[in-house]
Amino acid sequence: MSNSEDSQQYLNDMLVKEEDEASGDDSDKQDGGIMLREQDRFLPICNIIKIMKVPVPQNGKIAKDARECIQECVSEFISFISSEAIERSVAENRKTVNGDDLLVAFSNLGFDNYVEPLSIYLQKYRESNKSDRNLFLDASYPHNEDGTSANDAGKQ
Amino acid sequence: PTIDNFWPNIVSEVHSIGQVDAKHQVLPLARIKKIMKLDENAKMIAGEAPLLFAKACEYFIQELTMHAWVHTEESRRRTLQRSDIAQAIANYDQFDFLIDIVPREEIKPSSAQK
Amino acid sequence: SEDESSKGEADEEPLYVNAKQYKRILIRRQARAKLESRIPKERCKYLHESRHRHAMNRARGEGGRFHSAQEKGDQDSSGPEGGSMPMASSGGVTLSR
DNA sequence: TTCTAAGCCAATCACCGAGCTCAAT
DNA sequence: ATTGAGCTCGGTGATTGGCTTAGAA
Repeated sequence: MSNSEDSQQYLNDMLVKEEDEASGDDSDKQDGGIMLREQDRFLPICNIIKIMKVPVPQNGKIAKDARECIQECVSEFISFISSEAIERSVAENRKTVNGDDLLVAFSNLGFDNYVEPLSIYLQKYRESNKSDRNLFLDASYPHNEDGTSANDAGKQ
Repeated sequence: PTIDNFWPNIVSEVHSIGQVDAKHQVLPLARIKKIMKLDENAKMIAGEAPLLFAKACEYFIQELTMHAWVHTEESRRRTLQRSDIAQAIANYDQFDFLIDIVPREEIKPSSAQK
Repeated sequence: SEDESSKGEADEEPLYVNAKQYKRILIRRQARAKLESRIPKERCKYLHESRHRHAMNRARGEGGRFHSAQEKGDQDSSGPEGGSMPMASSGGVTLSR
């Protein structure tokens, strides 16, 4: 539908309107309230390294700069997709961002490759949760609310 | 293990998952949720959202690292460094959203950009 | 074919970006700008003081690696080998690489 | 060639996940 | 009814530096 790869936008001006919070200081400050630590902004570096080593040959090395770079990129990745997904949930008058919002966000932002595997993964997650809950409830309380509703039993 | 086979492998990998093990994830779900909550518009977040991101981040890290390693080999090095990642970002338009995180001038040496 | 403009360097040099991401990139820039004041400009050497001290006090092998089995009190010499440390002697179990 | 910096070990402890209660839908 | 925020709690893997040498320069 419509244009895809050929249509590109110019990214020239970065219009950042500075919305001051009634503070006269713009230098880095450790006071003024909430300072974010690295463990608040990033995923653990050890986990990042483990995943980075997967596509790299066994004898390959990874520089410290590269690890931290990927670490920052991953956080931006999460925030970037989240921002789109959150906006969609707000547009639909929902207060909760769900998995479908994320899938739509991935699609809209051009991460089409992610959509299929993540959809399958999400579906499997929901199935296992529902089958677990249903098995537990059925075993302890085998009363049916209405006999007319067809019940497709879970399967392995 | 090539770039062309990456996503097909991911898809077949995800099919082979029997039951989703929310437990031992490679990436901590609480941390992912914390990062999501840094967005001022974020109100409530469904439990499945950090789980999806955990998987997505694995894919993302692997793909970006894989693209970067190509440039490591191009320069006949054995150590992946930041400039390789900058090159990878510049050469694949899906990574454009990282343009402020790893600016163009980080592509350090005299290697042309396409 | 080079389209390097007259500007020496810039963050805002005319740059094509993925059209699907363009709008979101701008929105994220503003969001990051609001957080900028809360983000330290440089990374610290370590994350936790306690873990830093723990690492400093740990038993280390000859090669600087962490080594297991450190008795808290020293009063024994026939414990986990206190005599010799053959690192690369001929014969024996050295894992080397 | 010179000499920077990445990998290697595993023990503590901050943090993650699994329970709760409470509120919203 | 279900499902998420916000606690608390206890169990556990991410964090961590000195020395060697791979390998960037």
